[in-house]
Amino acid sequence: MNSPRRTTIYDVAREAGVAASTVSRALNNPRRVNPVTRDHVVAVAERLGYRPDPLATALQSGHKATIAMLVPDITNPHFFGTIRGAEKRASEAGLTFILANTEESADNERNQIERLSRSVDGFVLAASRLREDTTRELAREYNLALVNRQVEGLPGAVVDNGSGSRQIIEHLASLGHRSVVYLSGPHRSWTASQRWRALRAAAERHGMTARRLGPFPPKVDGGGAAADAALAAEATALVAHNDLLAIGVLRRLTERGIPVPGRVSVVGYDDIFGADLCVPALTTVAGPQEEAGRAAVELLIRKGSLSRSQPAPQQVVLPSHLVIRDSTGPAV
Amino acid sequence: MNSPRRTTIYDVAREAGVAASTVSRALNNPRRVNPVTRDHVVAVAERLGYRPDPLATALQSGHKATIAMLVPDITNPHFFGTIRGAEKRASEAGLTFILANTEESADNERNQIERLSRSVDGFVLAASRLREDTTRELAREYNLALVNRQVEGLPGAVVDNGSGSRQIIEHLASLGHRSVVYLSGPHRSWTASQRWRALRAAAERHGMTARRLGPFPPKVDGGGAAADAALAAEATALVAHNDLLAIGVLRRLTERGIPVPGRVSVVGYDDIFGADLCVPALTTVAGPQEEAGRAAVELLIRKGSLSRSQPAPQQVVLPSHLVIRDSTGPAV
DNA sequence: CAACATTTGGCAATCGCTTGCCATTCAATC
DNA sequence: GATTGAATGGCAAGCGATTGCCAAATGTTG
Repeated sequence: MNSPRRTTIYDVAREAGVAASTVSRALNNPRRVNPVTRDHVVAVAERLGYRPDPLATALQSGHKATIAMLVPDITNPHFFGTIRGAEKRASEAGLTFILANTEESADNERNQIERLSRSVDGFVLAASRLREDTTRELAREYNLALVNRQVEGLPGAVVDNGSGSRQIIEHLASLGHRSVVYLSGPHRSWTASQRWRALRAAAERHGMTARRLGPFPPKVDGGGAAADAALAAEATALVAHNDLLAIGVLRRLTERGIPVPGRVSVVGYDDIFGADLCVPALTTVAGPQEEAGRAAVELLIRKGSLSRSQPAPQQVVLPSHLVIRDSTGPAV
Repeated sequence: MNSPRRTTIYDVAREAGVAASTVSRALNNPRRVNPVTRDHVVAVAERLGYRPDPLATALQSGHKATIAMLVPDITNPHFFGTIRGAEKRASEAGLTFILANTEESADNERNQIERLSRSVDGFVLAASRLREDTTRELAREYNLALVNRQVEGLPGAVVDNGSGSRQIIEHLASLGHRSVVYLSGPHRSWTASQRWRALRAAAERHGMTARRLGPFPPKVDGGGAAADAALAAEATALVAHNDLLAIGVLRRLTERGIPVPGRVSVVGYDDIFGADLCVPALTTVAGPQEEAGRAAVELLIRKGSLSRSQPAPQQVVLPSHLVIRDSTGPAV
């Protein structure tokens, strides 16, 4: 079950007839050792199948070659793109990638950070549920990069829902809708408030009224209550906090025999897998989530290396856009 | 950016007026130290906010409290359930969870195992692409648990596609279908051959003819070629290797104006998110994927602890079942 | 009360690697 | 040919824990 014993740097040293320190240097700091010796050591290491122990290395040097990504809900398809992008970039950089679920809880998130802090070089926080000040405080102690959450002074990548939200309103306005209802996600969610803000502002510019209902759990299950609330509010255009919720809304609407987009129009966010599968196919805001995940890891990597010379931490903003499908139509 | 210095076991020792070894024991092996001393030490540790460094612990004790899960394709929704189940169980057990993508490549999978081996206590291999003998060989050196792949003598959890496959055939037979076509996934895939075997055997029992086409890439994109091939083979019942492929087939069929289930019936496997969203809603085999992920981690944990006394490594088989939706109907 | 067993705490080695510092060698310079 | 300095390799001290072994203290028993 367990290997007898792995070859260590000492085995290589003995075999090569040099000191362990020389082996270490030959491998990590090649210019510090004579080319001839180096080649010899490298050859021996190769022959013995030597692999440095990441733990021992980390313990001594502090460089763990590992990052962790914290996600509120692993299950949520919304995060898949982001996770994938982050994993890819990490793997390209030779970093080990730890994934952890925070169960939508700020406390849990904080605990995970604390727990993993010794094991990783930094964290990617996706749609963090932490309060701004907490985040900033943690950032003083740990290496953080945010995804889809902006905190001034902290590096991160966001998909800008502003552009998408504006496009939603323009689209709805051009279809003759006079008012929209935003079916909100968790109030603590930065994304939710950002979407709502952009929506409201754009609506105002177009002389539309905008109302916010909720919060609703951002899952398919939440759709029932959301749809009913929206109907009670006599809205003609429903913008759901995300596709999951939108799909739930669609279901409920179908159940209640309300034609979509005949009587009401429904829009979602995220363009998750399945958004184009449902009936009617969902009009939704798509964004480069994978790119965002990748960018966040990128920032984390850069931050670590340049440290001193680095000016202000960078924020990457990626535009989103509306994908028009069949769930939106002319206002009645 | 980086903390000044974390409190170590020595800090606690000094503050508590005992030796470091006593602190270590007070924390990990409480009965080894006098209750009074222990309480005092624990209190001091608490007060100083002491957290053991997992790396130092691992280096010394060999216990890493970390497992890694290797997945052929992080993107594939099929794995989400498994990943989630594994992550949950790991987190419950206080284990750090490393997720890595193997990009459908056996070599890559092997490399990842090698690379991570020093950092983890064991691996969960989901739908491993490794050859049987390679797997067994690796299992001698590393702690492995398999998901949705069976290798004799190795612990693992599989969703039994046998039961689901039989139900497919029964369902199709009762609808009057006389022949089925299996649109196969990757030939190296254990799942694919398992499904095909069960399908063929069941078909035989029902006096139906079964043919296998493919392999096709098990993605939505693969559906075009798969559908066309099936049509060319004049089949009335198509069983796709998974839902992704099935959805792709559905699309292609719609494109070509072939009514489903009017002219052909389509069945998938996995019951992924979205399977009930597409039109027609997909008849598919659902299995407790999340449970499988959880079980695999469970086996890994047990294996580690009982080691000696353990009899044969355990294999968990979880039954699947057919979920009948709208993509299957009477044979023409 | 002596003799022995059990508790309890400390010392020091160890896990595998990195790195500051020193000693040696050898080439370059005056 | 003496002096200086760069290049090179080794020694040994950590990094932060765990743990075998020993010694002192305490308890138990006849």
